[in-house]
Amino acid sequence: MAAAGLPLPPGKMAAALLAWFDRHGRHDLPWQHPATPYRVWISEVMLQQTQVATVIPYYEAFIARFPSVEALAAAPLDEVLRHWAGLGYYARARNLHQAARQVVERHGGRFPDTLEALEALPGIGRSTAGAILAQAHGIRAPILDGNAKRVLARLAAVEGWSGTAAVQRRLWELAEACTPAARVRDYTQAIMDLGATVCTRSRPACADCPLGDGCRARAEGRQGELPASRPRRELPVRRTRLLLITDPEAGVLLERRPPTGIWGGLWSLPECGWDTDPTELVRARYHGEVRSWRPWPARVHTFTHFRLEFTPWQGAINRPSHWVLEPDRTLWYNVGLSEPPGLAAPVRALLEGMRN
DNA sequence: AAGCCGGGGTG
DNA sequence: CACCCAGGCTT
Repeated sequence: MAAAGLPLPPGKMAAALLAWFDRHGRHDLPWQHPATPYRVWISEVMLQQTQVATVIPYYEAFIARFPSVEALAAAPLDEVLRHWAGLGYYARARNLHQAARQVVERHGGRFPDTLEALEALPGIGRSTAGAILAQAHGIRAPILDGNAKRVLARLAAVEGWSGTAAVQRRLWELAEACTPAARVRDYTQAIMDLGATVCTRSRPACADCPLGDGCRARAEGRQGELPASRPRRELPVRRTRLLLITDPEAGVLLERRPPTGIWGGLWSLPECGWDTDPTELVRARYHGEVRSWRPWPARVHTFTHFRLEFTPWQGAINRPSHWVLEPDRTLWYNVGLSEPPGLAAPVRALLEGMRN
């Protein structure tokens, strides 16, 4: 195994990537000519969480209005924000303005050329600082933007979501190991171009990839599952009770769900929220009496937009013949004897479990 | 570690 | 509609 878990030596990786870049990379982006620190900086900040095609027109207008860091520092913030309007993440514009003033006041208008000094400027984190060093100053420094993350995660088959500290650390390790000293400008552009045009999030064009032979994700056929996507945000939980009213002879009382809402039109158990007295509900709705209630262990069912946690609330009764049921809305179902009606899945599972 | 910022593109 | 994008800052 090559360094840092890469399936190929970093030198080979960089060489293959650079050869590909010469033929297929993007060489005509507005901020590449000339790639001054100021122009690279503006582009990098605009490109944070924003796609190239969206950025280009904003970039042209911004540079035309604020051609230098001095011009930007001297401009009123409102003017800067006006040129940012529509790009989103407006803190970027405020930070840009603030950083321009710091560069003029503390660095005499010269952009710093160390990671530490760059990261001290508002709106410049580790990746943006690395990009400025590499692309504007030609100094070897790794970047780790969304493109590089995707390429590296697939190349070395890095497990887990890049939002966690451990995966982040691992990816920075890989980025550090892969970044070459020679042609670091081109390499930095190359890994982003590869991620943007070949190693795309969905349907990557692996057949066109210069790293094809050395990619673990491809070798394992796991391009689709790497890098792991952000875990779905925890779904809101709704808790309720489902009344499991049973009679030895009649069976279980089922009730049809209203036509809209969850399980619309399906058969389920009567629902009784935690703020409702089940005994009163049964009296009011069925003119029935329940001798005793007994809770069962809660069960969980997941919908696309929320999680339902329901507690089966078993009620024993004496004389089901006295209950008044609306024919099309309520029925006694004898588990195992009659054909089951269209049941909500978790209810079917619950009743299925009762037979055993 | 998690939340937040945001308009736009994509399956 | 859900998810993601050339991330960084705050809590």
